[in-house]
Amino acid sequence: MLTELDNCILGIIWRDGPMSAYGVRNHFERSTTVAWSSSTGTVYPAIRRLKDRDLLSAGKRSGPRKSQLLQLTRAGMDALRSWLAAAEPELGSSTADPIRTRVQFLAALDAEARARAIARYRTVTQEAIDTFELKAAAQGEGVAERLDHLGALGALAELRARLTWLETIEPLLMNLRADSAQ
Amino acid sequence: MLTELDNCILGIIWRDGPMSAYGVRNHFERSTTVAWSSSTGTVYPAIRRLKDRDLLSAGKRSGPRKSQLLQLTRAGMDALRSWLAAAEPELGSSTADPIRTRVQFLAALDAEARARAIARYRTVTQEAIDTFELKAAAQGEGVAERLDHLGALGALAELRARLTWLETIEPLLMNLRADSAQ
DNA sequence: GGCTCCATGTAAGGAGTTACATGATTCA
DNA sequence: TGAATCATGTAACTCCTTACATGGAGCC
Repeated sequence: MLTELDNCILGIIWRDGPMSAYGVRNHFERSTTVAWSSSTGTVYPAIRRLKDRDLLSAGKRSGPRKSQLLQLTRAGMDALRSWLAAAEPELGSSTADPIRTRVQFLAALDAEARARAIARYRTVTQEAIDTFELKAAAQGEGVAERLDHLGALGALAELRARLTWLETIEPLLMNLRADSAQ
Repeated sequence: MLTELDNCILGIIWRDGPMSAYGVRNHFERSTTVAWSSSTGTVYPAIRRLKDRDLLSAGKRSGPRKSQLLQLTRAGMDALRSWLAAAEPELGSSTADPIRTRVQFLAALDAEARARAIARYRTVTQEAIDTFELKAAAQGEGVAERLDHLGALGALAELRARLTWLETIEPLLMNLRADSAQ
């Protein structure tokens, strides 16, 4: 079984053309939409695994710095396609939102600290929204750019929903007393 | 540094009262809002770590089956509170949504498979919405129940935003040609 | 007495993170 | 010629997962 990271790497190499392991790493580093770190200890071993499974092939070294350009094999393309097509029910279940997780326990803070925490959650959410609004404003022509744009729109939709939710529940949270807990 | 799981365990034990490791495990198993598996290999070692750090203390065995009831130490309560209060900027960045990840590469599918995939994404999202609507409908009286309810509302908000986004981008996705990629 | 829960773990394996290591190339 | 960047990795560590293991308590 391939991990999400493995499949994501296949997707990036398919979408943005043959690139080196270094290029994939940079892609992760620049990207605001992917969930993984761009650490070499993550990317290089993953690419090694994909090569071992014959999902990626390394062409000749080329470019000014002689990097090894990776591309999908036929099996790699098949793997990418079946990953896209297969959507298990778990895929739909909501993702792990660290703010939502924290909110479940916010009554552990006294009123003052609680208000500060909620304000902080709203601030960091708003900041993320600002970032993605900039990204979403940049429209490109190519397929890769447009797909990227759609992803940014999705991230924005999620973040805005979270902010609205935070604003809605703030008065309810402030009304809670931590009386039933220890 | 405590992981999200560690802190979440502290939160559960604080919120739902002293409970055994088995109780924590069951909580994860029943919960639809937490992101972790309920496997014993996850919960028991985590609790062991928390006990080693003196964030959890195990009282006498009690109850009919003589389970060890865990509760937060003073340091555990402090840890929980500082976790809730400290919200790093990364907290705001959008979470890893597997559907959004896949959408970024959907042009790798031909029109027919792509339409099927999008329909599937919508279906699994809708199913998750149905689940959380049931959960959100159940209103409780205690603090724990109300916090749970707020969490369900947050999950619902996120899922609905995702569904709306999918519906919005569907025509745009279908118009994309996979021409610029290999 | 056997079946089902309750209750608590351990073992093996894989994956991600941080930090470290190394060499080549470009450019000021 | 030295600094920055390109480019590719390895090592140690922690955590999570699946699967396996064990024993007691209640019930029919």
